[in-house]
Parts: sequence; C-alpha cells; structure tokens
Amino acid sequence: MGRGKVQMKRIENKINRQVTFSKRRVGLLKKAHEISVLCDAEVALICFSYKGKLFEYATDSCMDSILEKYERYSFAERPIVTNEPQTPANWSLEYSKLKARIELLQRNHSHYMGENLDSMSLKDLQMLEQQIDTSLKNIRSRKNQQLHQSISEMQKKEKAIREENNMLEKKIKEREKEMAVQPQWELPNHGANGLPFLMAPQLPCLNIGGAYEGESAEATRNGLDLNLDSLYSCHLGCFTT
Amino acid sequence: MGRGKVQMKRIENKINRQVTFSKRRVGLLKKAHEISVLCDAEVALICFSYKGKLFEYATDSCMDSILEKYERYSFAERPIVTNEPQTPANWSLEYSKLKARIELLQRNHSHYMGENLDSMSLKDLQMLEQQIDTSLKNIRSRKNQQLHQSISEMQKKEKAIREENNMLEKKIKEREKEMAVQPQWELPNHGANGLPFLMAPQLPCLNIGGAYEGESAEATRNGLDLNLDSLYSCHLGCFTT
DNA sequence: AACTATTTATAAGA
DNA sequence: TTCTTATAAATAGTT
Repeated sequence: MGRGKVQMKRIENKINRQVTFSKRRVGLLKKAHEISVLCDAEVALICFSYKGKLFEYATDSCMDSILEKYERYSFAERPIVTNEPQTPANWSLEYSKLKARIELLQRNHSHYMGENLDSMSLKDLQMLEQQIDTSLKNIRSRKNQQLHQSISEMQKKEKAIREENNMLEKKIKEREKEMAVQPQWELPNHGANGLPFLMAPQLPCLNIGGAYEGESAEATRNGLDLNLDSLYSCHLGCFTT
Repeated sequence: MGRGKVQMKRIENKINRQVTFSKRRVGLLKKAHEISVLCDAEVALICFSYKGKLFEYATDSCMDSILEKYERYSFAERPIVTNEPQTPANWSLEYSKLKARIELLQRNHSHYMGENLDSMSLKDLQMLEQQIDTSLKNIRSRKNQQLHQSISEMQKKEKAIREENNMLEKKIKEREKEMAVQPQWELPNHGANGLPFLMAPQLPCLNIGGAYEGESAEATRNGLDLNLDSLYSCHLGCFTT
C-alpha cells in the first residue's frame, strides 16, 4: 500500500524504520480495535518498538483479564504439568495465601523499580541498595559476555568473507590472464571499469570499516545479519564490569 | 476497504460477523507480522473470537517472553488491582491463575536480582540495566534524604540539650551565690567535689564530642533514641546522588 | 506533518 | 467455504 512494493525484511535505514513503525503501529492498533468492535472479539495487542517503547491495545482497556484468559487457555493446551498439589482441602485458605504472596512480590518489585521507598527504613534502603548494586554488576557482566560473543562471531564472519574475497580476486586475475593470452576472444567492454563485465556486479565484498550508510545491501547479501546498531548504541561504560 | 463503507459497530448478522472475523483476523495477524519484521518490533497479539476461540501471533513465536516483558513494563503504571471476587466460583481455576501469576513474578524478580539472565537478549539486558541503574539512583537519593533528615533531627536535639545544659548551669551558679551569701546554712560536705550533693548525680548532660562508649545511657535518658550505628556503617560515597 | 500515487485489504456478490 | 471484483483504506515515497 504505497508508492512501491515493500520487501518483507527489516528496514535497514533507521529513520525509515522509525517512520514506518509509527505509521503501521497506528494502522495495526486501529485494525485491532475494528475487529474487536465489528466482530465482538476480544483482542490484546502488545507492541515493543525497536527502541523498547511499549504500545498496547486491549478490548475494553482490560489487558489483564485478557492476558489471564490467555494464560488459562494456553495452560489448557499445554501438557498438563500442573501437578496440583492434591487439590487443597481448604481452598479459601490457600487462595488467600497465594494472594498475600502476590502482594508481597508486587511490593517487592516496586522497590526494585525504585518506587514506593518512603515506607522503607534506612537500614532496609541500604540493603536494597547493596542488592541492586550487585544485580547491576551481574547484569553488566552478562551483557559484556554477550557483547564479546557477538563481536567474536562477527570477526569470524569477517574473516570468512575476506577469504572468499581473496579467492574471488584470484579467480578474476586468472580470467584476466586467460584473456591476455587469448586476445582474439576479447569482446568490447561495456562498463567503465576495467573488470570483466560478467564478474563485476556479483563481487561479494564487505567494506569493513567504511561508512555505515549503504553497506546494508552488501552485508545482507553475504549473510551477515548481525547488526552493529546494538553495539553502536551501547552507552559508554558498557565494557566495565 | 471493500464494496462499501462499514459502520464501526458490531455486525448484527452472525454469518457476516463470522465471515468478517475470519477475513480481518488473517489481515490483522499479517499486519502484526509485517510490522514485526519490517520495523524490528516485538509484537504479541491475542485474539478471542466471540465464540471464545483463541488465535494468537507473537514475534519469534515467543509469546511468553513478550508477556513477561510486558509485565515488567506495565508494573510501574499499574495500580494494584484486587477486584477479585471475594469467593471465586471456580476455586481451582482461580488458584491456577494466581499460581501462574506468581511464577511470572518470580521469574521477573530473579532478573532484577541479576539471576537467570541467560535467556535474555542483549537488547533486553541493556534495557534491564538501564532500569536498574535508574532504580539504584532513586534508592540512593531516598537514602540520602533520610540520612540528611536524621542528621538535622539530631542537630536540633543537640541544640535543645545544650540550651537545657546552659540553663541548668546558670541555676547552679545562682545556688552557689545564694550559698555564699548565706554561709550559716552550710552543711558538712560529704563528697570530694565542691558541688551540692543533691544536684550532682542528676545532672542531665550530653558530653557531645566525647567518647562513644558509655554515652548511650545519657542519650536515651534525654529521649535521643536516634542510633548512630546506621550512620557510622554507611559506606563511602553514600552522599552522592 | 501533509500529500498522493499505489498497493493492499476487504465487503459484497457469485 | 472460497473466489472474484469493485472499492475503501493503508501506506511508501515524496515534499
């Protein structure tokens, strides 16, 4: 729907991707609402942008109940692992226990989000601080591990591509030699470059270290779909532990 | 999109509604997939037909992780809704729902504790890191607020006690004067010091700046039950925000 | 943030 | 249900 057809693959240009996301998000939410109204369906739609921003739609603005219903359904289909502990004798009691536990977990969670701190004592705050500081260290450490892994994977791919490149260059030189030896076969050269017209456009080549814009085509063609965005956008200090 | 415009209200004819649902459902799922691929977004779509049949789409077929992420995000804004019916009709069902929720919360919590991070993507790790970093700042800020408050309270008390001290000293001097003027009232002095025996043992006095050991008794007697331990044990840098 | 040429979705009909 | 087709709607590229 637009001036041109669109390939079903990630839009590499960041700006375009963001614009398209904004437009399509509106469309998607609208469609969700329409089917909900027209067909009396219950729809829950959760959408995280590339940058991690949350957008959502839910019939009757009631996300929770739909998600609960979903849990119920998917549980039903799931292999019944629910080894219900001998169906509690006292439902009411067990139920309240669970509810209390949930409340506790929620209050706890809000503390971990740095909220609702007013009720906490100085000592508790200090302990929370220490715990979160430790968590942060773990998370950063895990992140760095992943980053290094990504990098080494990319390096491997780079190496493989370089080797392919070298091989192809050799082939080209051989061809050139052949042509030089048998000049009677030479054909008129239609291109501006001095390479044989058959080879030039198909040269797989990753211009590593060059400008980012315009590389995407090559990168994808070579199967290098590891994107550098996430590395580039990593804030300073991400390599600290 | 079709032979005629459509009113945005429930389609009353059952057959039409069913047909429209089937068509639009396909369209909606397609759109969800498209925005997911084109814009590198994470989408979860849950759709119950009016007959109660479930249809779903999730980026990378990973509904659970998206729902979990959603929980993480929406917690902050969520008012703790406990509109639970007082006595659920279906205990077993409600019970499993709560259990599912607890599981989700626990998984989430473990991430905030810096555990079970292996299943998280680099991007999610970065966002978690950011969230926790913010939390840590909030917590430290709140802690400092409390520390400063404690300190200013103690300073106030110190001032009040000093004033009381001064007042009492004045009184003592007055007594001494009186005694010097009326030496005929003088009684034999049983102590080694020159103060009147009646006053000496009851002198309220906070030896500010002195040794810590042994002060607690005075401090408590004067209503100063703010304990300094928590301040002394505060690690370096606790006054940063 | 608008515009508009196109593509896409779909309502109605077969 | 599925196919067809006229038409409404969405949107890609542009301004």
